[in-house]
Amino acid sequence: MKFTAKAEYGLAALADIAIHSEQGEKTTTVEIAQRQNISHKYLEQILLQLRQANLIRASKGQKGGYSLMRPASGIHISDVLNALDSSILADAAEIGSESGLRRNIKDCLWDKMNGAMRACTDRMTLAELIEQGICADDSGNYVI
Amino acid sequence: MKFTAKAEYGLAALADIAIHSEQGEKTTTVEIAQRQNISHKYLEQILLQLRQANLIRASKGQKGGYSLMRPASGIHISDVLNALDSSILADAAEIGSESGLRRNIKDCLWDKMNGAMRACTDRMTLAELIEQGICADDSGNYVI
DNA sequence: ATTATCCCTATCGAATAAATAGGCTATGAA
DNA sequence: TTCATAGCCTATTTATTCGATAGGGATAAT
Repeated sequence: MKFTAKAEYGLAALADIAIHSEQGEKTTTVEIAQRQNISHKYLEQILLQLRQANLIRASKGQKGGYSLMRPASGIHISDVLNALDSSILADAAEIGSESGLRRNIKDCLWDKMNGAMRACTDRMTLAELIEQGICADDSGNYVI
Repeated sequence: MKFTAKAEYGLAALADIAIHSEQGEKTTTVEIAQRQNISHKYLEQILLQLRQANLIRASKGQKGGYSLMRPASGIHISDVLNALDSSILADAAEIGSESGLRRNIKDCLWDKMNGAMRACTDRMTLAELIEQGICADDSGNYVI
């Protein structure tokens, strides 16, 4: 499996927003980009897609920023990947010019593999991912 | 999920070799390429990788060609994908420059997704794939 | 010897992904 | 009401990957 940078950035950004908005605060593109070490202009495009997929809410203007649309436990990884990466969890094998054996094999295998991915990413939530992605340091603080 | 053409070609080629070598015959690059509608020069590269992965055996010279190294029921889809596509079933998430949250999230999620893919492709064999990819026509012949 | 086959590497072109850029719009604070 | 600070959106450039092409070896049967 290969992750696109976009999927990686998007997941990190969502986790970042989740962590930094636990008491309802907002976080800005630039802050996230700095913390997660991502080009903030590229991140902007990603956050746009995440908002359009109703995963985050944006407020404009001074003191604006992003917050999660719903709790991290209600955001499934499949939601995120679908919003950002049209190919990794597709709805069907692309229809190409193949025919016969080639096409049958592709369809059949694709179906199984996609099912496995879907099951995996549908089961896992952002909250779980964050829990496992964070380590507490000696003094009990989050190390991010 | 997205299949690379290489993986698709490789699976079709293996299936083709399996079908056309049931009594120990060999099949050539050009024949496979014609039947499966693949550039034979590109197929050559793919078959090279499959041979280096010990999935097929090649004989050189006139009357040469390819045959399976072991029965199709002993070839797992994961073997094929590993031989052809270094990214789809990788051994570990690539080590990039990320650190902290980003890296942890990537590792964690990658681990699960890869596990799901592995389970799926380890379970399925080339023989099973062929069985499902072939349809008999009215007169009972294979339609390929 | 000649021919048919696999072997191997280099290279090209197109598609895709990542990143950059710049102007527009809305909102809160001064 | 003005201004600074955010998000919004699209166009463009650059880098990377993939599919394909090309061409010359090595080897074995005839």
